[in-house]
Amino acid sequence: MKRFFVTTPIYYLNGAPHLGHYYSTTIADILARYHRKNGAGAFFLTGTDEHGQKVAEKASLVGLSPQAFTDELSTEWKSTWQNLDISYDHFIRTTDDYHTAFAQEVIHRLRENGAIYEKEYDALYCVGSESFVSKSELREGGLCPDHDEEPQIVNEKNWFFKLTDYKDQVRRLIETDVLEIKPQSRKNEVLEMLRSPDIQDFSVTRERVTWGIPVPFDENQTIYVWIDALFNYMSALIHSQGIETSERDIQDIIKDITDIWAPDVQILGKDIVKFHAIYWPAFLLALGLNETQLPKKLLVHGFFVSGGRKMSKSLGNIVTPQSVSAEYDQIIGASRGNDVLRYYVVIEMMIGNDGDVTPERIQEVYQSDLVNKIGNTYQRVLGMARKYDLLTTRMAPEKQEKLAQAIQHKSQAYMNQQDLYGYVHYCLDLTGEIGRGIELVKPWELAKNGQDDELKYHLSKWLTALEIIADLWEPIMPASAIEMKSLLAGNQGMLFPRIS
RNA sequence: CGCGGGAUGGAGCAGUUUGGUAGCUCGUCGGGCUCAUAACCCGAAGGUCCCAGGUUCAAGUCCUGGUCCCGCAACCA
Repeated sequence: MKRFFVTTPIYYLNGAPHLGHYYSTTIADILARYHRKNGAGAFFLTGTDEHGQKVAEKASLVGLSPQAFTDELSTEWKSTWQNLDISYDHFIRTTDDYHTAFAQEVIHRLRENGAIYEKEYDALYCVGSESFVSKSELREGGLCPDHDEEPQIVNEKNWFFKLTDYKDQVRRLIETDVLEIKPQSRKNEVLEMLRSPDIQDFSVTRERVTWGIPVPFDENQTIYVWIDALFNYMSALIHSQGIETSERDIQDIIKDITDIWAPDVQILGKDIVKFHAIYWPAFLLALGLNETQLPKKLLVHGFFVSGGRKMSKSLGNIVTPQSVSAEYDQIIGASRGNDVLRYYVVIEMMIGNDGDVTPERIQEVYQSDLVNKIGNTYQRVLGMARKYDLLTTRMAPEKQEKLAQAIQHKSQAYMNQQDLYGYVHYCLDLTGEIGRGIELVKPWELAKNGQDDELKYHLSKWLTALEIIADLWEPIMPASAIEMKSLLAGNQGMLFPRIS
């Protein structure tokens, strides 16, 4: 059976992780955890994108070599994810030796397959920003949008990728959902792009970018960062599985990784749709993969704003995952604060739309959902179980099994669509059903009237249900799911304490 | 006509792909309960689904035109 392969973008190393990165990574983490528990296993890949002129500039600003700079930052990223209990299976750095070697092999093979060609062209180059600008970006008077100076025309010879040879095929794959793009609006957007004349052959090597992977057959050039970046999804997998690639046909290599390749779901933000939906499949086809070996689904999400405004340092409305997590660690009194944020981002942001995040909203959701609904329901049932000495009672195994299957069947339908919002609401509904059941049954009256058998019957049902629900919560709130089970096993404690 | 996102009861949001009684959370009001974290349950009020046309037996949902907000300036997913 093939393992579920989920990826996040690799994050560009020009700063510390923020909420947006956290969101992508957490969605991937939830999917991975779910499939490890309920499916044929998972392979969860994340990492850092370390090449490019911007990184080199930033490094020199702080007086470090690019390598030393990225060593430091990528370590920080890695430890951030580890502290937030992100269960990645592999963390790739694009400066890793195996990756640079693979990227070189990729461009070499693209050349052998006739997918790239040399071309001389005139480009506009702004000295002030040390970057190329396109004509459409120019301000009135032909000035660089950032520097108010006139860009110079430079002549460069680069290697160009024959995107025009593949765009029709890619469009058909997207139209027929062989390559699925979610949500629908993003799919439409990509199809629109593919019809536009702007989608042309483009340069995949650079002369002026020195902090990059050298083109093996052209010593003046480095590989365009997007070839470098996108192929992380493949190089990381190949490396992690210990597969040898040199002197081997691409189909032959694929054979060795079919238990994981191709990606089932690739998480990405709306700003990098074009690269993942158009360039990436085109590159893979050019490399010699067939249509069934392409990524299955791109899940495109929106951005977070805070209080309706874009988060910015000057507005002082930045919400960082580390601070929220630490704040709720204090409140809960265990290292489960991160679960609160995990829950929040899932419930707040429909995948695809922008989401709003403020400390007030997080607190509101914590109080109403986690404290009043979930925490309180566990407390109610456990309180009665203790009082009536029925803590260890459960439904008969075969009945338990039946109930679990019915619940898993429904929850699975949501998860297979990556509908985390629907999944969480289903979990909440189940919890609410128990609450309403208690009102209906009135166990306290049963106890008063000495109807012990009936009391035991209902409590066994609720306790069993809570155990099954704890399993459902595990991908969303891993640490809290463990606490739920510990409480059900008879340990004392409070799941989600109220904020006083 | 640069590109994209949005407009649904007081607030925040689902629902629009595949048209068919307008739904959720919070808030408000009334009632109930006591197993529980002043939690929980029941009920009620509150909506021209931005506007104007159109298609249809039927439109929040499809079509046409318009209005108003918000991103595209790197702390960018």
